[in-house]
Amino acid sequence: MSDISITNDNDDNIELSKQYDPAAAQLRWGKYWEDLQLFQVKPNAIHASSKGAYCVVIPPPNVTGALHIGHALNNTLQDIIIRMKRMQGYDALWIPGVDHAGIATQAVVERRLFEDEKLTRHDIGRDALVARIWKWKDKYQSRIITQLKSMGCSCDWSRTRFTLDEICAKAVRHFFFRLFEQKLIYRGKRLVNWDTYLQTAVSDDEVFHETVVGNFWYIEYPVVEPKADEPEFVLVATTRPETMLGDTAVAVHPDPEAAMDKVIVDLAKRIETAGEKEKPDLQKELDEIKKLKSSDHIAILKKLVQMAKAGCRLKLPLTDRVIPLIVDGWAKPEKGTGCVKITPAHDPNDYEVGKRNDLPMINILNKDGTLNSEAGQYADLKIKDARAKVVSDLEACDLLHSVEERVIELAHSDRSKTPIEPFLHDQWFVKMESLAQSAIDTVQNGEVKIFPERYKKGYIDWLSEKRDWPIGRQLWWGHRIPIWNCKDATKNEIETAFSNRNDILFNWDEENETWRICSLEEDLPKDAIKGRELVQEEDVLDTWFSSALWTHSTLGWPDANAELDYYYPTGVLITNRDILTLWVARMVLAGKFNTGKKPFDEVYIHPKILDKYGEGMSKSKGNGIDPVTVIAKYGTDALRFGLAFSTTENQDIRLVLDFACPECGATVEQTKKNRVLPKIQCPKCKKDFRTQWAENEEDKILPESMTINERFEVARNFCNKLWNAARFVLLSVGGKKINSVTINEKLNSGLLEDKWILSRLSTVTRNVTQMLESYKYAEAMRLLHDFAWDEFCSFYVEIVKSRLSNNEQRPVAEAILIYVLQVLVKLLHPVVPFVTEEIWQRLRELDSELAVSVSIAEWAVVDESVIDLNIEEQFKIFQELLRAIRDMRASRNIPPKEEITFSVRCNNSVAKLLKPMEQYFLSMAHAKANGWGESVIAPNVSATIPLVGMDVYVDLSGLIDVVAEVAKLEKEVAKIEGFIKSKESKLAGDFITKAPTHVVEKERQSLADLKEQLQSALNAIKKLSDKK
RNA sequence: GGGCAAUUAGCUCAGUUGGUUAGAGCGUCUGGUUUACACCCAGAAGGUCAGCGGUUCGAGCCCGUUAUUGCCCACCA
Repeated sequence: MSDISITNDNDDNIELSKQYDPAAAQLRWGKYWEDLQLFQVKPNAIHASSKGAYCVVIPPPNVTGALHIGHALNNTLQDIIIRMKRMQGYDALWIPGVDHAGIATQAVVERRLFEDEKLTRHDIGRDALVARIWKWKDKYQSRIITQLKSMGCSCDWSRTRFTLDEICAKAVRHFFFRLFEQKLIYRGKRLVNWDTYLQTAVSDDEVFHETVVGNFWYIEYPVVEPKADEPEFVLVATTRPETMLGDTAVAVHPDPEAAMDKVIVDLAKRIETAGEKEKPDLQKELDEIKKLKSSDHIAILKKLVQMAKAGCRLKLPLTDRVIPLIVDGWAKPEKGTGCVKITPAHDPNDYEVGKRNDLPMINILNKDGTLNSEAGQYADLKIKDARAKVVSDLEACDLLHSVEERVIELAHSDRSKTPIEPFLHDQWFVKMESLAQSAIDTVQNGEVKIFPERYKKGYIDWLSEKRDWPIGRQLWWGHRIPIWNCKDATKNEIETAFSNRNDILFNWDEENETWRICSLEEDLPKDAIKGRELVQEEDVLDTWFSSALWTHSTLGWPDANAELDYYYPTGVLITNRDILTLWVARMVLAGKFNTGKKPFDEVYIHPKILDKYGEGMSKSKGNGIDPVTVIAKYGTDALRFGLAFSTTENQDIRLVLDFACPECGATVEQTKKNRVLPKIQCPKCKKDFRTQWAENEEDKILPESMTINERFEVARNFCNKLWNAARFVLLSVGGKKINSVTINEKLNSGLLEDKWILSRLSTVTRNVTQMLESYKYAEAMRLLHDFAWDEFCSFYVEIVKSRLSNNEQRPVAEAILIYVLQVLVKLLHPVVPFVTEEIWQRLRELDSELAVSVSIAEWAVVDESVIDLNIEEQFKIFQELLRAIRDMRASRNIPPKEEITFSVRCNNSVAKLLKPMEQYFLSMAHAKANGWGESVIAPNVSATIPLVGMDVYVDLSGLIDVVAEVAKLEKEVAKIEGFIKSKESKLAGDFITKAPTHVVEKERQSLADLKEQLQSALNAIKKLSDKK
């Protein structure tokens, strides 16, 4: 603790550096908080005196890598709330943790494995791969926690959770078991994006589309029976001819004419309401369909419908297979040839068609992307080669009708950059009907509130689709599905083994002819059924399946415990908008399902951070940013304040970032080109520096670039301003002991400026609290920034300087300075924790009764009795007057050191108000007052400033340029006359009868004031003109 | 294709329920080392609130429309 005491210089002078040093403060106070365990909630500690519980769970960052600036935003916003709640007296608990992020983490480790050792996961096997991922996880978890600490996050680190740890695993098994028990889990097929290179399924967001020029092949399928006269072929079109090897039918719409008419009507309707821009395209589309309809197209399709109903069968070219022609609504008469080939195993729509029509499903692909034995002579060929061979073979047997060139969007895997192959895979699903409905209701009835409210719609729309949730993933990294299969056991054997156990459920899966056994135990032994073998499911659960439980699994669910009762439901969930559905919605339904209670009271969706071009940040664009580089340049407090200051209701945060050369400090503009480079040469000093992308050793030893950004600079300057205001106060007080009792005694001076600052402080306290409680961060920051800078520093501190030199006035001034500083520091602490703690500890030197840390100090309480809007208005007169005099000095080029004399014509109550403040005009504007009141008249040679309700005369004998002065006044007259004219015309119209009285009154008063000002200006001109 | 936003000073952004003459920071210009702070102080210039139309006594704000930009979701024989 010795390192936190203030070094005493020779006398009373406390040594305080002129610039706030963020690095030192971060180190010192981060450790101090941790040593005192200020953010650690003791097990089962429920304070009788507290306001109750307030809990926040962190959106667990993925262990794929280090945190980026988006995390900095997300966590700053959470920390602000939790720190405020803690100070307000809640038992505030912020639970940290990380997410195992199934596919992303496995992919990153697999890629590293291949790059470093040229090994694939199949070379090392499941256990070895999982062991490696755990190592990776350990490394990044500790890195992430370190980063969170460096951002000042006040989490209870002793409760750090991981979505794959034993506590979460238990919750996952219980959730699954309960779903299984209620028959909400079933098995179905789902199309997966198969990466044939990495041999894994990838999620939709890991797929990118690339426009490539492909072909549209028209293929003839010969009719084999019944042998009708015509037609001899059914024509189908496809961009993927090789998939025909998996075809099990060709479909035609049951009523092509009606279907087409409907398309035409719909399209015509849309053209009516469409914007001018899209009309031509739609019209073109409509014309083409009409043209098609007027051809013999419909007649052919109708004929095919008849044939299909008559049991028509087709020969699948290049194979021995004979497939049916069927009728199904999926076939769209207006598309392609009007007939569609059905490949149930490789297309989700075709899969549905296949199920409806009881078609076989033939998978023609191996996992490595080659064709399997179902493809007959094409087996073992790669897709690309198979396609070429299929096309040429079709050509050879004269079944290729024609080929068109066509631009297609081809899906590629983001991981391997190879084309994605869609194929159907058996999958476990959760039935969403009732679960989704409960989550809809919870938000619909206001039980859970979403901020900003507009996101409610997206949430409800997504859930309303009630699409079943595919929960299996063909991965090794994750919670393994707690299902064991046994094909050969008899019902009797199963019952003997399990019917007396309430932690085991089982049922017979008719379709797959196997027993499905679900266990709450972590593992069922292979021989749990005597003489039979149990085989566990290979797949793991979707990552969201475990993150959906995060709010209650982290609190120990399913075990009943006091902490779960106390802290659940949690307070607010703060996250970004792209996981509102995937994560937030699922948390609501899982929370409701598991606990019967909502998981949180409120959801706050924060803005997205964009780059200088207004585009989202991503690894592939290279426009991401490591918060460490911001902290290095500006400090943590500036990072946090800058982010919070930018967090508005409906605007994303654009960060205009540039590099700062670490060698010479020059600004290097960040461009789309240079931001992806590992190193950059400074154009000024010609030395190289590294960026965050440096990978090889040679680059890594270069000095690292820093990040330049205006917002963070503004924030850093503000922290420094606060620091210096504190420095001024502390230096002024000079180590005298001042405790809260003496402060309270002195808060009743009766002076305008004292009443003003205390009134403003209370107003700001109230408003900031309200704003933060409704997640209006930018507004709260603006209030604090403006109060601290423009009111406390620019006015109160400046005013009080002259009082400090007077021994009689000094004690009250000091007491108020200390008091305002204390409150300001408390209000700012949630946002800028380090600088405020640094100041707080020095305030504690003066008052030992203060809390050991500002982070547990009592939140400022609004004292309504000192809020006096009248006082605030009166002080504005002082401010306006001071500004007018300063402006006058500047515009007349009066040297700063030259004292001027002024007098003010105003009503006597204003005079009474301002007279005691004469000394401040002297100290703040070097202007000496020489008379106040109604009887004041202008000196002979003076500049006049006509203000509302008063005139300021500045005696300028010897200084004034009469001609220029008259010109200035004439300009002023013209301006005032302009306003008068517009107001007079306003008051002459319907305005006076239709606008509310108080608005009209206000306008009338304003007009009267303007007329008075005009008269003053005219008088002044006259007086000066007489002097000429 | 569906939905949600945004467009305000050279730049980055505020702007509450429609109500005097639309605000701030940065940058620019003028002046300044004063009992904290040059990461500072005092002051100034700078705007057809994207375009068009409407409602209203009154529109940056409400309605319609066009343009541009971004984000989310869905789909593509």
